[in-house]
Amino acid sequence: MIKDKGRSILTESGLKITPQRIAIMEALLTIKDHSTAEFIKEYVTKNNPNLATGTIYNILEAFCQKGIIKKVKTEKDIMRYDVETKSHNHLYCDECDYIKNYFDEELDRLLKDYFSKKNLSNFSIKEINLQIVGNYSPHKNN
Amino acid sequence: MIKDKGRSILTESGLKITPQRIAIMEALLTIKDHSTAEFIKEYVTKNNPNLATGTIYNILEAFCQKGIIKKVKTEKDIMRYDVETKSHNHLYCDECDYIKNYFDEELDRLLKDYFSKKNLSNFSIKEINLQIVGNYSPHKNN
DNA sequence: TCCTAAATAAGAACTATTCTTATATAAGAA
DNA sequence: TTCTTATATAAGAATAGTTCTTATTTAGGA
Ligand SMILES: [Mn+2]
Ligand SMILES: [Mn+2]
Ligand SMILES: [Zn+2]
Ligand SMILES: [Zn+2]
Repeated sequence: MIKDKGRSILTESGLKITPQRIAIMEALLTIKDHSTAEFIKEYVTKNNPNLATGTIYNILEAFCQKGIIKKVKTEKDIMRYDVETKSHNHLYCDECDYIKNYFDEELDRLLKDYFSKKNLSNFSIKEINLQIVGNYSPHKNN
Repeated sequence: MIKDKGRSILTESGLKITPQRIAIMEALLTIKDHSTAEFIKEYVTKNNPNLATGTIYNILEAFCQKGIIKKVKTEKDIMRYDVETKSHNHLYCDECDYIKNYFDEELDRLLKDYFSKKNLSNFSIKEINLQIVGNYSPHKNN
C-alpha cells in the first residue's frame, strides 16, 4: 500500500512522522509526475482541509534536504518536485508546462566519462542536469 | 566603442533605437556576466536616473525575442540575462550565485551526435541546456 | 503520563516580475 | 522640416509564488 511506502520512507529519513508528512508523501507517490506545491495542496486538502500552504512548502523543503525528492526548475517561476530517485534527465515541452522523465544510462555514462576526462580546474562537479527543450507532440492534456 | 556596437546590434535587430535601449545594450556588453535586471538597473540609472524598472524588463524581453540575449535560469528565483551568443553551457556554483560560461565544442558535438543518433520519438529538440552544478573555488567576490 | 523540542495553522509579508495608463517620442510620411 | 501615429516609456499599483511570524499543537522520548 502506498501509504505504508510513504511511512517507511519517512522512518528511514529520520523525520518525525506526522499526518501532514504522510499525506504529502502519499500525494507525491500517487501523482508521481513533477508536481507543483499548488497541485499537491489541492490533492492533500481533500482529506486534510486544514493543511496550511506554508506547511506544504516546509515539508517539501524537508524532503529535499533528506534527498527524498528533488526540486526541478521550470520555464515559469513555479517550483516542481520530483519523486523519481533513479538518475534521469528531463524533456521540457516549450508549448506547455509538461516535463517528461528521460532515462538513459548510456547518456549518464557518456557525460560522466566526458567530465572525468576533462577535469575542470577549480571546479568540483556535484551534479549535471541536462534540460532537453523542445516540443513533445502527444501532450498530457490533449 | 561599445555604445556603437550596441547601437548597431539594435539597428540589425529592427528595434526602434531609444536612449533606454542603447543604455541597456551598453550595460549588457560592459557587464558581460549573467546580469540580473536589478544589477542592470543600478548600472543604467547612474546616467539615466528615470529609467523605469518595468522598462528594463520590457527591453530585456524584447532583446530575448530578437535573440540578442538569452534568459538563464538560476537556483534562486531571479532571472539572469546572457549576452554571450556563442554556443556554451554553464557552471553553477552552489555556494554563491556565480555562473561561469563553459565553452567546449567537443561537448556540443558529443551531445548533438548523441541525440541525432537516439532520435526521440514524438519529441523535436530545439535546445539542450547542460547545467553543471558544483563548487567553483575562486569565487568572484572573495 | 509528562515534557519539550519540533511541527503546524493562519495569515501577513516579501519580492521579482508584470500590468495599467497617461505621457512622450522615434521614425516614416508629407 | 513639420506632421502623424504606432510604439515606447515612467510611475506606481498589482500579482503570485514563496517565505516569514507567532501562537498553538503534537510526536516521541524520558
Ligand atoms: Mn523527473
Ligand atoms: Mn552564459
Ligand atoms: Zn507540450
Ligand atoms: Zn561560488
